[in-house]
Amino acid sequence: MTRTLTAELKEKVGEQVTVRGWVQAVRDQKRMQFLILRDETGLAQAVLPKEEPPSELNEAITALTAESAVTVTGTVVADERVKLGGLELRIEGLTVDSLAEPELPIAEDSALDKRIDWRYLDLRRLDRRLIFEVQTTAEHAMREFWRREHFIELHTPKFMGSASESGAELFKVEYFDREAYLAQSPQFYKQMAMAAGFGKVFEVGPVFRANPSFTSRHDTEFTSVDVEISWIDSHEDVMAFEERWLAHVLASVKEIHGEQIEATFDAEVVVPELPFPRVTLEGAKEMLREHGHEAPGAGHDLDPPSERALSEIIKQQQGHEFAFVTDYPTTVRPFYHMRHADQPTLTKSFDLLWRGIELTTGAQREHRYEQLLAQAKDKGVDTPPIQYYLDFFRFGAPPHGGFGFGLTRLLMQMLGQDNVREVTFLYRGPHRLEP
RNA sequence: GGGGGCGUAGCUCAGCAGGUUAGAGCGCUGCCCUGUCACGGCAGAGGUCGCGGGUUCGAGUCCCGUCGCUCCCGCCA
Repeated sequence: MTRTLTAELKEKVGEQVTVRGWVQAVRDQKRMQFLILRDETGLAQAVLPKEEPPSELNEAITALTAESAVTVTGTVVADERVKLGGLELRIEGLTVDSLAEPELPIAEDSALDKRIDWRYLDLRRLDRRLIFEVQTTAEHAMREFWRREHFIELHTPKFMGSASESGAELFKVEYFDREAYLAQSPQFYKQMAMAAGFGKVFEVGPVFRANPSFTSRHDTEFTSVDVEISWIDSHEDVMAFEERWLAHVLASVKEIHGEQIEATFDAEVVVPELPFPRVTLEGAKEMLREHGHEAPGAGHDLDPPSERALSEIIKQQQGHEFAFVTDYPTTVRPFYHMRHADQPTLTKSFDLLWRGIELTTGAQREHRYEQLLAQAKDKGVDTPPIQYYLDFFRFGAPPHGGFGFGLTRLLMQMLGQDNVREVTFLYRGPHRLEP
C-alpha cells in the first residue's frame, strides 16, 4: 500500500488513497462521523455517514481515541463545506494501528517540565516539528558553507583522561580501572587537528558540563558547533569567518522557513549585514555607563543584564542584532588564548552576542610552545595531565584560532523561544536524565 | 552554590483573614444532536490539597523540615 501524505491530497481528488497518521479529533454525530487526521505534513478531514444501525466501520470510529495511530483508506473529494482545505476523505476502510489511552497526560497549555516528561507526545505538535526542521536546515547550511571553503569534519572523542578547559565542571565516569571525564569541549582536539595540518576543521557534537545551572539557557549536555582555522593573522580573521558563515545560515533558514517561523512563533528571521559591530570589552562597559547602565569593573566579564543592555544599545545605534565583544582580560580567559603583544593583560579573544545572549566564545590560540607554557604557569594550570596537549605545539604548529558555538542557543534566539529546553530534542539538566 | 516564586482533579487554575460534604474550565465516561470543523446540549465519574512533623477545638490555608518545579545570579555556549 502506498502512503499518501495529507499535504498531497489536493493533487489526488477523485482517487482512492491511504493516509496514515494520528487522530487529532473525532466528532461523532448522529448521522455523520468526522475524523481529523494528522501526519507530519498537516491535517486532513475524513468523513463517514452513519448507518442505522451503525456499521462495523461506524463502530470502529466511535471507539477511536485522540492520538491513536490509524491507517485510513478512502476517496479524496473536494467539498467547499470543509474549512480544512476544502477537501475530505470519504472513509472506505480503517485500521487502528495502535489505540491511544483515552486521557493524555499533557495538553497544549501544559507546563514545559511536564511536557518534557511526555516529550514524544509534545513533539507530535506540528509547531514543535518546525523547530527541528529549522535545526536541520541550519546545520545543512553550515555544512554547505564549510564544504565550500574546504573544511574537514571532525569527530573527536568524548571520553577524556583530563579536563580540556578550566571553569566549567567536569563529569567523572568510571573507565575500567581508572577515572575518565566527559568532554566539556573538543577544544584540545580541534587544535590537534591544526598541528596535524588539517587547515580548517569543524565539529557538530555533544559536550558535557557538570554545572548545576538552573537557567533558561543552560543544560548539562548540549550540541556544540566548533570551528578552528589555521594560518590566521589574528582573532579578527576568525570573526570575519564567523559572520559570513552565520549570515549564510540565517539566509538559508529565512528562505526555507521564514514565513512559517513568523506565522508559528511570531519571530522574524533577519539576515544580518556584514560586518557585525565590534566593540572591545572596555569599550562596551563605557557604552553601558554612557547609557546609564551599571557595568562590571575592570577585570570582569559582562554579566547577563549588561549583555542584554549592550545588545539593546547596539540595536538602537546601529540597527544590528549581533555584536562581537573583543579583548577580554587574561583573568577571565583560559591560558591558551593568545595575548596581545603590546598589552599582555588582554587576550585576542571575542564573544558573539545575539539579541542579548552569548552565542560564541572564540580567540586566536597561543601556538608558541614556550609562550603557552608561560601562560599556563601564569594561570596556575597543572600541566602534567595535559602534557599531551602542550606537545601539539613542539614540532611546528601554525598560528590558529576558532570558536565554540551553542546550537540550541542559536535556535532559541532564531525562533523567539525563551528556553533552550524548547529547542532541545531531549533536555539534560541537573535533575533531568529521563526520558 | 546564593536569592525570589510555586506545588490543589488527567491538564490549566481558583480557594477571600484557619471553620460543615474542596470548586471552575478543558479533558474523560454515558446519553442526545442531519456536515461537524475549538461542534453543540444534558448527565456522571474523578482529589490521602507534593511528602513528614508541629501549632490549634479545627489546617488546602499558619510554622518548621524535606522533595520537586520555575526564574534570576554565579558558571558558561
